[in-house]
Amino acid sequence: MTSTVPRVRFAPAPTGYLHVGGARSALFNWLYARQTGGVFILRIEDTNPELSRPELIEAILEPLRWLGLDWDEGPIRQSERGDLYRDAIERLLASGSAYRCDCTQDDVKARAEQRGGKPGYDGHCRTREVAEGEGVVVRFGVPDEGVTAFDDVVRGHVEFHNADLEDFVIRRSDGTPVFLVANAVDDADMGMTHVVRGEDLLNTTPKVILLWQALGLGEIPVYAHLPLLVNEQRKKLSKRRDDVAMGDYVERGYLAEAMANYLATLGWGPPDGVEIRPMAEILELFRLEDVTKGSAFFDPKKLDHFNSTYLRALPVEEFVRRARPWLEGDDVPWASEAWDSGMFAELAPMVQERCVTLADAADFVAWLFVDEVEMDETAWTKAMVKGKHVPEILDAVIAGLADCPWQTDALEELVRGAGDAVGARSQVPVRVAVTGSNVGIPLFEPMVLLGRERTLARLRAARARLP
RNA sequence: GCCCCGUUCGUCUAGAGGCCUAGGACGCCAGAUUCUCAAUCUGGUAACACGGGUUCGAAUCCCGUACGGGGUGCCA
Repeated sequence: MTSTVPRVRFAPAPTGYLHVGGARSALFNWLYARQTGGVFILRIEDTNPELSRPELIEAILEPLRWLGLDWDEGPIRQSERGDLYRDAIERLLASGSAYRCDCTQDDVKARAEQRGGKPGYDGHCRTREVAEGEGVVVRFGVPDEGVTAFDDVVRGHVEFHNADLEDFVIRRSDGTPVFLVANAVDDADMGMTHVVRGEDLLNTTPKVILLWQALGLGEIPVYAHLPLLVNEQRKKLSKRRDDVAMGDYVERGYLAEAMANYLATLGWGPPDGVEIRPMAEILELFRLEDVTKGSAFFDPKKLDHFNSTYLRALPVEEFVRRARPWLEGDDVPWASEAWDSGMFAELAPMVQERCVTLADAADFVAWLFVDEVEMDETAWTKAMVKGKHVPEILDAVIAGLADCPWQTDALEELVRGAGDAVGARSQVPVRVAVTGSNVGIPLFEPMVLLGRERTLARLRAARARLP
C-alpha cells in the first residue's frame, strides 16, 4: 500500500514548443492534482537523444508558468535516469520477457511483405539467442495469447488482444531505451496514481502495462485518455500545419486566464453551463470522470470571445499595465518619443472595451502618435468618394474648428452641425480624414488630445484630395 | 489492411430511461441602442449519424451499419 495522495504528471517530449493540446493535457492534470490535494509532477521525456532538444525545455516550461500551471516536483529529465531503464531492460532480458534482435528494418519489412497481410515484426529472433553487438535492439516478447485490458476513466473498459501486438522494440540499437520502458519504470518509481494524457497514446497503453507486469511493478495507475484537440478538418492538431504554439498566443496578446479557461471547456463542460468563470470555480466543478469522449475543435473565434470578455473585465489600470508591452515595444507604428502614456491612460477605457487581444490596443490609438496617418483606402472610398456632401462638410468643419472651444462637446456639436446643414452624416468623413479609418474609438475625446493644429492639418489634407 | 477510439445545433457542450416541445455558450441573422466600430439588450436560425432491438417509455441500455479520428516507428 503506497501513498493515497493522488500523483499525476505532465510528460512532454522536448521535440517542439508547447502547443495547445499539450497545454490542455497539462491543465487537466493540474486540475485533478489541485482539487484532490494531490501532487503534480513535470517530467521531460527526452529518451531519444537524436530528437530531443534541451533548449526547448524552457519553451515548454515558460508557457506552463504563464498559464499558472505550477508543478510540485520536477522537471525530471528522463535522460538523466538512463540507469534505471537499462537495469529494467536487463531484468527483462534475464527473465526471458525480452530478447535481442539483429533484424534490420528492411528485413522486417521484406518478411512482412513476403508473408502478405499484416505488417510488423514477426518474432523472428525470439529463439535465435542473438548476441550483443552492432545494430542489435532489444524487443519485448508479447504473449501470443491473452488480453491486456484496463479501465479508463473516460473511455471505460478497453481491451487489446495480445496477438494484435507485435514484439516492440524497447532498446534502440544505440543502447537508449524507448519511452515505453521509461514510462513504466518512472510511473512506478514516482508513484503515479493516475495517468492523464491525450488519446493518441491510448494504443501505447497495453505495451506499457505488459512491461509493467513483466517488471513486477505492482498495481498499474488509473488511466484517463483525453479526447484529442483537432483542427477544422477534424485532424489532430499538428505543429506544422496548425496555429497551435502557446507562445504565439502569448505574443498575440491573449490573457493567460482566458486561455486556461477556454482550454478547460474543451473536453469538459461545467454542469451549470457557465463557461467563463474563475479557475477557482473550475477547480471545484471539474471531474475527471465527466471528461467527454469525442474530439474537440480548437475554435479561435470562441477563444477570442473568452479573451475579449476577460479583457473588458479587467480594472482599467490593470488593462493599461498589461497592454504596455504591446504599446511600448519595438513593433509599434509610431516613433517611440511620440508615445504619450498619459494620453493613452485617458483613452484606455474606450480602447479596452474594443480590444479582442492586448495587441489590438495599438491599432486603436496609432493615429494619435504617428506624424501622418495611414489611410485605409477602402474606408476612404466608402466614406469620402461615395459619401454625400463630403467637401461641404469638411469645409464647414475646417472653418468652424479654427476658433471653436477645444472641448469634446463643442467638437461634436460642430461636426454634427456641419452634417445637419447639408442633410448628411458628417462624423464618418471627419473620422476618416483624421484617423485614416472609418472605425475606431469614439472620435471627439481623442481629437481633443490630438490638438487643433494636427486635426486641422489632417482635415485640410483630406479636403485637398477631393474635387 | 489490421487494431483501438469516437459520433447531441456549423462549433464547444448540458443531458446518467420519463423533468426533452432536447438546455446553455460561440458563430451567424434580425431588431433596439449609438458620433463610427465594438460592447450591451431583445429575438431568431440550428442537433440526438442510420437501422434494428430491450422497455409502458430511449438522446440516454444492447447489437449492427455508416462516417470520422487515432495507432500501426529503433517518435512520443
